[in-house]
Amino acid sequence: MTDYKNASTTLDGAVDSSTSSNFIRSKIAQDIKEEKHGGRVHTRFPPEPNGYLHIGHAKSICLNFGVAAENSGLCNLRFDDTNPEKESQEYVDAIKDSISWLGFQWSGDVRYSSNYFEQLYAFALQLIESGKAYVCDLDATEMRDYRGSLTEPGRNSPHRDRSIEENRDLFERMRAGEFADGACSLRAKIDMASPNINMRDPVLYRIRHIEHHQTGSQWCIYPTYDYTHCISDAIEGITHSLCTLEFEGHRPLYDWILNTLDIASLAGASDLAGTEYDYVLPQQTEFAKLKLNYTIVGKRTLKEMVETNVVQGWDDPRMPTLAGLRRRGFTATSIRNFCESVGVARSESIVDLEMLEHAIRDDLDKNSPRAMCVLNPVTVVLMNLPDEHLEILSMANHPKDEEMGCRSVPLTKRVVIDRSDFEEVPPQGFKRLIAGGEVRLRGAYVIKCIDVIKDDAGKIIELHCSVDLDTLGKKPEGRKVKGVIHWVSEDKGIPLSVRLYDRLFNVENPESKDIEDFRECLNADSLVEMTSCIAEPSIVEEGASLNYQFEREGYYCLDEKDSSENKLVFNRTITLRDSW
RNA sequence: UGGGGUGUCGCCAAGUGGUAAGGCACAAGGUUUUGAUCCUUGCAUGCGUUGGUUCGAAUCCAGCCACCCCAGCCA
Repeated sequence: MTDYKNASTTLDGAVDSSTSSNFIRSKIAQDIKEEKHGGRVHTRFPPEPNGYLHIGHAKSICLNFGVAAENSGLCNLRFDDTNPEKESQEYVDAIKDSISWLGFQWSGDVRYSSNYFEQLYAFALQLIESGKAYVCDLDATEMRDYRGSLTEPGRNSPHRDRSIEENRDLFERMRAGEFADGACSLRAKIDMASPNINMRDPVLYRIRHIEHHQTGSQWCIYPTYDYTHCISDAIEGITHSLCTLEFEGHRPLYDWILNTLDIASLAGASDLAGTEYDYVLPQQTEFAKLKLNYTIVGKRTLKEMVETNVVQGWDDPRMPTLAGLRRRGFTATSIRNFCESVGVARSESIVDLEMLEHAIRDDLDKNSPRAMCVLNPVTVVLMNLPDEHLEILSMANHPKDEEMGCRSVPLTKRVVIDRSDFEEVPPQGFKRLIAGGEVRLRGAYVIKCIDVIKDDAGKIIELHCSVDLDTLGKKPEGRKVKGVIHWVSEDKGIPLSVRLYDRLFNVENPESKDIEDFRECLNADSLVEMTSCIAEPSIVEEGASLNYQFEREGYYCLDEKDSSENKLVFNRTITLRDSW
């Protein structure tokens, strides 16, 4: 039961609260004003546990939980588990985990449509008793044939006019397990000539002799989505049933079922029974799904990518799943901000991935401590320093946020810099190290390259540099040194591996109809592993963070799954913006 | 083709009869010991299209065009 007195949906964490208007917020505001549901707002997020949640679900989650929180309302989590064939407990657990991670708390206990199987059955009997449902023996093929087409009306099933007694008897025997899968079904008696195909006597119950992850072998008949969803909403006292556009044509059926049932019995079965509230039927409102360019959010395909090892699991950091984004280093805040920024509307659109990238950079820039990590090292020998030189430099963890404190960074005679920060033949505008040129080691001294040491194959193995010891914390005299590069002490540095991720697909719309197989457009370089990286020691010292901005490189986070004590693995969440 | 939807800047998106918000992207400057961040500026005489109503239309009306959804005992 719902505690209407003491609970309302709340949100922890800082979310951009500059909410803009959208048609759902407007509608809810209007309904509250008119006291349509006694001023209540009660939504629900109703996933089927047949896969992991992805970024598209995040939009729905943020909408449902968000709109409830904004209006001191409630939001339920309900697993729409009416098709046990595709569902599993693993998905139930993963979904709960992702929602909590995103920062939302559902009202009361987790609900399952299967909680209502007994009530759903009783309501089906009610429909039969009022002559509004019948048991049909047509098989799937015949039913399709009788349904007609987009332009032709359907024909009545030969079983449409069975007596109420016969229907009741047959339906009870369906439940008792007397019939094989598919032998018959319970159908609503509506209108086989309706221009809306969803209204041509839709199936309400089908026979499936199969174990259910929640109800075990208790049932062998399972209610369909259309029949279940509206009644579940009604039972839970949902006021606003928000779903995506493809269910638009189902709304007349949603309404038909609830209006055909006896409202008093619906009210009596609902969470509102015994409360001060008048019973008002829930209302379905549809909005456009979230699509992102360069990514696939179709569950079927995501599942196939996992099963065929295109990726390494549902939480592969390249996946658009919440588990994947999380492992990649996306924060819950960034995803919520992103969802707010894309808005909610009824026009179908494909959001630019850069919107998501902006959201994560924005959050991480503010909240990630800085550190230096050299991905592709080349040795720099600081010639005028003694062999045993060890200097501990103090550097700010964040350039703007003093409260983030400082860290110690050791400087030794031998350091490493990234190979790409030295060029023998620099391109126009190159601001890094060149032979005979100067550059600043970030947070340390200005150095000058005096010698380039190569092996027999011509590969650079060392750069010999001199240090201007008068440049710590101040500008060199009489000249400008524009470049600043990051570096790490060669012997004090921590070795680690880094995984550079890029988009999984190399076309804007991998879900487009003219792409037969997603494998055609996979980006071969979506994962590049760098195994010889060296980072400053602060990343493993006490108080170390799980995520950093590796300066001049990007935002990275520890991969807790693949890291061990003697092997550190970091995932690149996102690069820094690069206008060079 | 029957029914149901949607069309506002490169991408999202506000706007509901009073003369086109905002974000992303992009461009140009400035600051900077991260080619980051930050700051400033620019970026739709135009709202799918053609007509109509009106002093006035993205908003109202009519026609046309384009795209999306529906013919599972999936959700």
